[in-house]
Amino acid sequence: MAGKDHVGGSKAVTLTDVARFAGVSVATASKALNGRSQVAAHTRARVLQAAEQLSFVPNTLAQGLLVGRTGTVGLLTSDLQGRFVIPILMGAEDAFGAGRINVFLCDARGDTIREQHQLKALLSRRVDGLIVVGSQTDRRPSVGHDLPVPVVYVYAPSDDPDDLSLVPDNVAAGRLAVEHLLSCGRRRIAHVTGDPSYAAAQDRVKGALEALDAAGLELVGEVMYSEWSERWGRDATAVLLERYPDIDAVLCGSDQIARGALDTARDQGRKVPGDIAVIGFDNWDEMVTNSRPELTSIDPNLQLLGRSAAQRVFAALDGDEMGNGVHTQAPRLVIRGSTVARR
Amino acid sequence: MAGKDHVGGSKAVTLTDVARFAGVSVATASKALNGRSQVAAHTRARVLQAAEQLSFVPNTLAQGLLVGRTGTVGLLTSDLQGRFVIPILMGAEDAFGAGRINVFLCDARGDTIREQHQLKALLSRRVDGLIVVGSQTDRRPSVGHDLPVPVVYVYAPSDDPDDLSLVPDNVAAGRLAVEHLLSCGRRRIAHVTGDPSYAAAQDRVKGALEALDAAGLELVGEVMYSEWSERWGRDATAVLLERYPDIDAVLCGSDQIARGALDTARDQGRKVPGDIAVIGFDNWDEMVTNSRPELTSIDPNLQLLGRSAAQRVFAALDGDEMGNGVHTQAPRLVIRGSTVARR
DNA sequence: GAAAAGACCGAAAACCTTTTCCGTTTCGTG
DNA sequence: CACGAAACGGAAAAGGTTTTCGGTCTTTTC
Repeated sequence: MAGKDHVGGSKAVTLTDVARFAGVSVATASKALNGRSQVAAHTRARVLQAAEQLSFVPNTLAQGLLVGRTGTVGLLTSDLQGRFVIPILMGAEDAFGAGRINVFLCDARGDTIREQHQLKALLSRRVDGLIVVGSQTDRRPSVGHDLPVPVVYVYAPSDDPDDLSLVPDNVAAGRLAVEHLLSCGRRRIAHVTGDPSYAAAQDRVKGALEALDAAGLELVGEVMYSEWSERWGRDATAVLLERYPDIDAVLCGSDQIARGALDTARDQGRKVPGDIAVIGFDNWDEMVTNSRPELTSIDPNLQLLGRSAAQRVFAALDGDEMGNGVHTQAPRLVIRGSTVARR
Repeated sequence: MAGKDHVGGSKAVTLTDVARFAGVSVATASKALNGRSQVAAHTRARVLQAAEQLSFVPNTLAQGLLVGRTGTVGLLTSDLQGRFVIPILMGAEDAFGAGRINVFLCDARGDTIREQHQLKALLSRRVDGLIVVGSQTDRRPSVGHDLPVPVVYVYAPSDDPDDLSLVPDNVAAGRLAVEHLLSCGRRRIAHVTGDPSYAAAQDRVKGALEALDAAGLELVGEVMYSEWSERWGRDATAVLLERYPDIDAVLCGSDQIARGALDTARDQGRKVPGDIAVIGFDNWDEMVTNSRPELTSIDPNLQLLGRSAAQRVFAALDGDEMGNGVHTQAPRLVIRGSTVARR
């Protein structure tokens, strides 16, 4: 009753079928469909109509085999939750207009052997390039140079300076955050952040200190390092408010930490943004829009990162020099209620 | 200096190269590498070594062209944040062991024309099957029956009963949640949930009422519908606590709503789980582990869903009847501190 | 020692598309 | 009317792999 077309027979329709149906050779059919010039207008029309009628879809495999380009890239990730990788993927998809390239998404689950497997599988599928996405902004081992396709590292840079890496500019992000706080009139700013072994933490601190320095100010107290959790955000803010009751802003190393800070401020009856401003990093949608008040944050522009990664890959295929080193992507400030009172 | 291999020359090594290197024909080389029986042991060894030495990677495109199977599936989604699609993708990847199949992830951004484009692109790449992932559990328009490959709908069922859909069993989830609350000794349970137009909301209500009924109990007050946000969770719980101060559990329609409930309980000095138990749905990692206390939740087992989707696709290719209708996946209870005091 | 059987290897077709090159037709021009 | 050119359509090769079938060589059996 519910017999499907793909079972038993009804093979996919090929160019030969179209050609026969239109009464021309496959060569002509191909030329007509690809807009080559050596075919008369009425012949082209006939072929197009035949293709339409048979709902012909060209076999990209055969094309790729012949042309040596598949129009695919492999996205190799270890970002288990997909928080970073999804915007990067969307950016890559969009790099050349909708549907022009397709992306194989592979999750290595942080396992090196698994990563090797996936890598091999992607190469056997003749992807045109590789985008490697790490889950932290720390350097990660290179997947190797002797690969037959261009490789771009995104979010987490490669540990090999000969590789090309595109990462968010966390120093600029730190600077941008502090400049915003200053422009809101804040002067007594403390900084709570995550794991000090993360490059992201250090870079943001660096940028923040630069901006403070430029304004002739200093951070209130020491930078408070620990882990990237709301719990730490809560605990650290509690300590902070006790030790320095007069602070007027908390710069938080992530949106999660910022949410914790908001919770503690609320628990202790401090008004946000009236008494204290709070700002986070990542602009992670679920975090920033669900807090009380909504959270001002620094967006790392991941989608742009994905887009330029894909563009670099195909530029390299077209003969451009791949380039190397670590390139940074400027961040973007998104202002919400945690730093500026709602209109 | 940093010249890359993929620029200029050094073509990918082919089976012909391996064969020549090993001093055999391509036919023999192919048989040797694929473990066919018609080749002598020492010949096979020689071929294998040659392949190793030249670091030969078979061209899957050529294989697919010939065999008519590519070992790829297309994952067509509109889940912008990737919250559901990532576990489903991981399940699909794992369905046949690591690296056996690869997944094209396509984000249609909720745009129908874009979806059509992506669909066509995937078909032209000769994917072996299609997995369509919706962002809500409501029925979604079918992508059509006249496709040359099997299609499975996951998370959001197709609106066409002839299609096969795999979805989380939200009725069972509702039941499971209430049964857990009852087993914790709760008797006065209220229910705050999201948008009433969502099937997920209705199904969970249904299951919850069934379980209460079986225990001879009733819900405290009416089901409170509105939106899937923390804000609503907070507001609704405030109303609830004022109107029915004696409730001992809040069943929340999502983890986000549950977080809101926890916040309000805390604001009003109610102890969780001492005075009030709170339970959510989805088992969304960031939500459940960052709340105070950590949140008990119902996990929809999305990874299993993705796995069986992929298995169904390939079973259909092997001639099995595809089946149709909506099949459900049993949920799993994950107990945390919001219903049971920490040991 | 010869014939039959078995083990092993290789040539070639097939998959589907693109592109080059060549043959044919048509048209314009002298 | 004839010639050259331009326009158009088709045959064939190429891309890398798998599989079938036939051929060669070794082994076994009487």
